[in-house]
Amino acid sequence: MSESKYREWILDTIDSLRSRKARPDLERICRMVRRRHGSEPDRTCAELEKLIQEQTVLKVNYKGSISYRNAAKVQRRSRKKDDVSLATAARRSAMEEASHSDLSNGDSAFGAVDQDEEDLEGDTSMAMDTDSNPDEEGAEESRDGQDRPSPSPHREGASVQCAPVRAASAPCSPSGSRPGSGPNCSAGSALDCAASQKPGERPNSLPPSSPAVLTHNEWAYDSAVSPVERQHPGMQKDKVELKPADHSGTTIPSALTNGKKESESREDSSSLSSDQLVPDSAARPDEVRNVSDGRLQTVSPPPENGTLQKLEAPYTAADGGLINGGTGDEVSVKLEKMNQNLLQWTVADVASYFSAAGFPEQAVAFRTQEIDGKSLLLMQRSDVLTGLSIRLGPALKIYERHVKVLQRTHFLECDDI
DNA sequence: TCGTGCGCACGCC
DNA sequence: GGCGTGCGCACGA
Repeated sequence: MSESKYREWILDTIDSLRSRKARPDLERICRMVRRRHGSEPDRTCAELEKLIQEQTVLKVNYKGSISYRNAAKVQRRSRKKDDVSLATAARRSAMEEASHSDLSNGDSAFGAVDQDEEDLEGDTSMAMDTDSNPDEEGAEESRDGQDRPSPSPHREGASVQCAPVRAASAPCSPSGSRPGSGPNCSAGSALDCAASQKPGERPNSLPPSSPAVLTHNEWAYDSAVSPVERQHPGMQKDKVELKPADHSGTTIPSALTNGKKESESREDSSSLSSDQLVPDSAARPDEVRNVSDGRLQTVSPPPENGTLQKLEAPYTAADGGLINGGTGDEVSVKLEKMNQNLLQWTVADVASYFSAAGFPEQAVAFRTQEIDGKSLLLMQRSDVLTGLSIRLGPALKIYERHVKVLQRTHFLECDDI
C-alpha cells in the first residue's frame, strides 16, 4: 500500500471519527482503518507517525488523552486572524514553540521547524496539546503512568504507546481499553507494544528534568518520530516550559531558528493557547545531551556507523553556533572534526544528518539519490533544489544552511591544510 | 460485541 | 454566543 493511500485512509478515519464525535485516538484510528481497509494496526500506527512528521496529522493532547487531528482542518481553529493562514500560524507556532520549549531537545522531527515555515501550507504535523488542565494532567504525568483522574479510566489504557516501534513512542496501541482485543494489538504488533505502557506513563526516555515533562497534558509523545527520526529529540511544546534557558538548550532545529524566530514563536504560541502541540519526540536522554549551553547540541548520530558521532558540531556550529553567535573555539574544533569526516560520510550518514537536522522527508531523497559525503561536497544549488525532487522550501534551507555550510567549512579546512 | 449517532457539557475566543 | 471537542449513552446490525 502506498503511503498516500494510508494518508488518505488515516485522514478519512480521523474525519470520520470527528464527525461522529468520537475522539480520534490511536485506538479508534487503528481499528477503523483495519476494519475499513484491513490494514494492520501497527502499520497504521507507523503510517500515522509518518503523517505526524509530515505534519499532515497533528497529535494533540486534549483533555488528558491523545487525539489526532487532520492538520488541514485544524487551521481553522487558530486564533490569530491577522496571520496569513490560521493554520499556518498554528502549525508554525506549534513547531517553533516546540522547538523552543523543548529544552533539551530541539528536535527535529520538527526540527523541521524551519522547513515548516514554508511547508506549512501543505503539511502540518505537530502534536498539539489542546488541553488546558495543567494540574490534572501535569500531575498525571508526574505520577508517571499512574491512573489519571480522567473521567474514564478505561480510556487511559486505550492510548498506549508503541513501544516496539520506538522507545518513546507514541501511543500506538489501541489496546488499552480492551486488552488483547485492540486492533491487532495482539501479537507483538505495534499496538500491543503500547499495551504495556499506559497513557499516563511517560516514555522512560523522558527524564524528570526533561522538557518532556510537560506541564500539563503534554507528554512527550514520540509517536511521530519514526525510527530514523527518533534520533532527534522530540520537541516539546509547552508554553509553560518555555524558558529562555530552555531555548538555549534546544537542539538543532531550535537552534537554527531560535534567534530569528524566538519572538515570532512566542507570538505564535500565544495564539495556540488552547491547542498545544504535543511534542512528538520527547527528549531522549541518550540522544540529546550537552544542550545546556546551546552550542553543543548533538545531532544524533546515524545508527549505521559512528562517523557522525563526532559531528555533533557540524550542524550546531554551522547553524546553531554561528547563528546564535556561538563562535567559540569549540565550534571550530567541532567543525574541524566534522570536515575531516565529511568525506567519509556514507549515504546513511548524510541521510541521518539531514533527518536529524529537521528534514526527515528530504533525508529520504538524499538516501534515494545515494548522496554520500563526497557527493554532498559536490552538490550544487541546482542539484539540491531540483535534483532531489524535494520541495523548494526545504531544499533552499537545506542548501543554504547545511550543504553550503558543510561545503564551505570543508573547503576552508582544506585550504588551511 | 461493535460501530455509529448525537445530546450535552466544557473550554476557548 | 459561537465554535471545537469528546464523553457518555442509546440504538442498530
